[in-house]
Amino acid sequence: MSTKASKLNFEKPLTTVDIVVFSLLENKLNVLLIKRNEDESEPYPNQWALVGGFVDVMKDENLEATARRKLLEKTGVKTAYLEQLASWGNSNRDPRGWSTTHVYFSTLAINDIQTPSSGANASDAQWFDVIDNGVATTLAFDHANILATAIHRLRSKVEYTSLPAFLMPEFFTLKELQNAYEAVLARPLEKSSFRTRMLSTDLLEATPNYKEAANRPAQLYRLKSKIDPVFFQRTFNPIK
Amino acid sequence: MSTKASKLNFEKPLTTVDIVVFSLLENKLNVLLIKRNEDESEPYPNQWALVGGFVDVMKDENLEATARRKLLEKTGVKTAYLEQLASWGNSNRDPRGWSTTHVYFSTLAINDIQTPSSGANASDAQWFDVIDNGVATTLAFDHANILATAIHRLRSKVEYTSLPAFLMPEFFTLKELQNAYEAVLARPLEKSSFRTRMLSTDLLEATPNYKEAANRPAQLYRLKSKIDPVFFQRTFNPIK
DNA sequence: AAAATAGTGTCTCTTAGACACTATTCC
DNA sequence: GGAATAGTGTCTAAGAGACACTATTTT
Repeated sequence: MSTKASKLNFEKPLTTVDIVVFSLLENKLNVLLIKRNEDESEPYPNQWALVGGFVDVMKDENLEATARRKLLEKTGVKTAYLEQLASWGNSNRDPRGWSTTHVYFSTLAINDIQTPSSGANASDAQWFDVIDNGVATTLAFDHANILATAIHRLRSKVEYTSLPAFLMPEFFTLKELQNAYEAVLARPLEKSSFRTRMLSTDLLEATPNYKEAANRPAQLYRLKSKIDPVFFQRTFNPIK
Repeated sequence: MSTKASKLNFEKPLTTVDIVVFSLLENKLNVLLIKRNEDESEPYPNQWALVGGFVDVMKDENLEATARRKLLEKTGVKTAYLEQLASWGNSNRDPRGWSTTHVYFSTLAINDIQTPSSGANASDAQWFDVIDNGVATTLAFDHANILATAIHRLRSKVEYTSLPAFLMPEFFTLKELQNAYEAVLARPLEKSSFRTRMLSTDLLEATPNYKEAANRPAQLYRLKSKIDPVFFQRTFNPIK
């Protein structure tokens, strides 16, 4: 007995981690993509792909460590909001064999972003405008599908959480936060109820400083927690 | 070059799928657990564990196929609501090595459940009452942690979706549905607003039949879609 | 003072909750 | 009629949206 139990010498799927990195550039939702290298012996040479790579069982304590390691390699950012999106796994998503990917999504504040450095398997990194449910370029593997799922998750969570606050720099005005919400949701929100909602939870902290402009200066706020988004009890009303 | 690219002969993590199967028994939330066999050469002999097992790259088209295969082996059920919960992966959750699990959760209608059949690696299957955030027994691996996450996800989704409808048999009354909500949420809901909410969406379909009793009979309803839960725009109000 | 944006107030609408009331069945 | 549960109506409270109004700054 127990012949079967102790062996584990059956074929194992490939295990990768991908991260959908969102940020706001010029008030437009952007996603970070990496250009795969031109080596023809690897799948999808020269194509754009999500940030990611294989789990390294020697280096990585757990899946999130893989994600943070890849994020650091590609963006230079150490702390970032990171949330699991979902996982994908099937026999045909990678020509090299049965493959799984554990996908995270991350939101970066504009000022957190370093000039993306080229990694071992990446000859380029670039921000792409999110248009509808994707980007204006073809993606490697099933990454277009994964990206669409991530955009969908982001938009629906934005309806009832403070997630867009993680796209903001350390200090920001309520109007700037509203702009971030509107950029992600791709629809306008009403100022008065937006302000009431944001200030009625334990989300923000007023600072003594104001953003100066050629008009009435706006109060600057700061996030109370950079770890957990706040959940609201209702969604914003949909467009009629 | 490309020496590194084509090899892929590094060590790969183990890839498993687990399913947290929920049902209602006597109006109490229950979860299906499998007793691991007594073979001492496998980890956690004789302990209770979630339904699950290794991905079989020969048999399984994708991760969901693994989940449905395991579900069928353990419960005999073919169609069931199945939703991805999250994935876990680290170096120490399985003594056999770096291991990942893709976790689904499933809701079964009471009448869907067959007598659980013993599988290859399971000498027993049994329903356990959910108490607080777990069950009254020790679980193998990190399954207690996974179960707690699943219960938490179920409870929070029940606040704003029609998920409990998937715990119902084909025909049911509004009162029975309310009982299901209350069983999962572990708090009472108000009849009038509950009924208004359920009937104001495209969730249910009245049937011409009534549930007879020693009092006024109640209208029987049926689900319109057995695939997608309905999302409400607000949560139920929390207890003050 | 004019321009411009910050921030507030008021009114309406929707929906949840509380709770009383009516309806329909069996006995 | 009484018991029991199904199902409805009415009132209040909370919060969203619409939108007008006031406030504060620079030029």
